[in-house]
Amino acid sequence: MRTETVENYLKTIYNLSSDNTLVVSNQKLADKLSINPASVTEALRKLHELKYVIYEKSYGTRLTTTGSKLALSIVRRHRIWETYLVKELGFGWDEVHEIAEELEHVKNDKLINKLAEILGNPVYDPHGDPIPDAKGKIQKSNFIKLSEARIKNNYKIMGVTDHSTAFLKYLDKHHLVIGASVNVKSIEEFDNSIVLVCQKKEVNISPKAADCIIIEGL
Amino acid sequence: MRTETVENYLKTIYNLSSDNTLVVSNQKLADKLSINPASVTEALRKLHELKYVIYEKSYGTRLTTTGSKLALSIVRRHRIWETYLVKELGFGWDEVHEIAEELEHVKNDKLINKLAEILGNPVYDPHGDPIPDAKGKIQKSNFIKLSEARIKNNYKIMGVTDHSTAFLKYLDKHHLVIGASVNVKSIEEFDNSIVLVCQKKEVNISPKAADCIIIEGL
DNA sequence: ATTAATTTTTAGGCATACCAAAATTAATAA
DNA sequence: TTATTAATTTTGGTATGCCTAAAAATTAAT
Ligand SMILES: [Mn+2]
Ligand SMILES: [Mn+2]
Ligand SMILES: [Mn+2]
Ligand SMILES: [Mn+2]
Repeated sequence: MRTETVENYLKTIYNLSSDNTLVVSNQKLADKLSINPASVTEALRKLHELKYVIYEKSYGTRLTTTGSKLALSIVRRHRIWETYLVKELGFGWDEVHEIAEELEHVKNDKLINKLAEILGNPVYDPHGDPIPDAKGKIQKSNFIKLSEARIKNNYKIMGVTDHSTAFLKYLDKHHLVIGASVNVKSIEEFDNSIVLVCQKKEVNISPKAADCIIIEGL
Repeated sequence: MRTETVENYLKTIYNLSSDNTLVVSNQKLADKLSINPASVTEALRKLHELKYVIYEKSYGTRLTTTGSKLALSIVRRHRIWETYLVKELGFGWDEVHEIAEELEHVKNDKLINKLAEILGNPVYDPHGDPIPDAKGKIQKSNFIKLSEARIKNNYKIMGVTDHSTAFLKYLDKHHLVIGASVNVKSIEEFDNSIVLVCQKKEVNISPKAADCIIIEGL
């Protein structure tokens, strides 16, 4: 089985299992990888044989220790590259995900560790996602989603869970960048949209968008 | 047909045709790509259909204008990455070829042009090979091989045609790096090996090695 | 001009990675 | 509990990209 394909499956299983706590369904994998469910079934059987995952028919899939290590190393490569592209090469946080999807498959530890070193071994990537260290150790945090925020409270934006250019450009427009301080002014009764105050301006955030913004209480 | 495969064929055809002047044989392609000649025949038929090459059965292959442009852009990516790895990331000239073989397939013009800009739009890579500019224009030069050098003359090392770690480390050991000045002290009658003087030390160069060193008269 | 060696092509196969349609299994609602 | 819906798996196919062995064509040597 081709390495790049294996890598994409393992990385996606890792991302969908939120830190290996959940079992991943074929459906979600198929959606995320834009692949037919039938193909996912086949692939999982192979990954099971290769001992990268434990795939229980009609139930779900989780990573083995080996698979988890591999997944973490791909996630590390992806996030280090994203950080390098933003910090050293001047790309916007909305441009780097697609490029990193390709760069993450370049297999050379010395290269990634060199980039990490230049960046000062960063712990978070441009979207606020934690970067595993060379051993696969990952920063734990207890951030919440903006959709779970409470009225009148102050928060700091810590990350996003959607990496699409459209969404990130929208955030840029309203200065909702990582590190920004925001206050939850009100929450609309009828549609749960959130009125935020950021840099003295009011912004209305849809529930869908609020679900993709990660914050920390101040 | 998968892009990475197409890219590797086109790049290799370009390299073997020395600037599109020669027709390339299946044999040489098979050798260079470490692929069975039968597979090369098939691939060339496809590349011909795709109008990337003109493949004349049992005679040879050359690039079309389209194929040539594509090949040049891959060569550019390869050589820019090699230069970046050496100049900005501290890799040795003997370590970068393999990594660039992977990086050259990352398709993002902005990225390559950004790297080129940081490097000051270099015209030669760490092995002395010319780097095509963004439009595919390439520096012409009339360097010769060390194996063609004449006795008593002074030369400057301008490049190498073998990128293997073993060969480059051997050159490093004798200070035969790009830019070094050398004098041809003598040429052995019986085996054509060359006695060079470099940094006041004598080095004996085999004909095979001399064929891989590119020089310019001083 | 033959023969011999080399190169190229053909033929028949194989593994990977995908898909669509049908059949099965599991989950949900009535 | 049964019917309906949704998710999963099976089945049968396709395209890519590679291989070996054998045949054919080309090139080199006698
Ligand atoms: Mn990303
Ligand atoms: Mn990211
Ligand atoms: Mn190279
Ligand atoms: Mn080079």
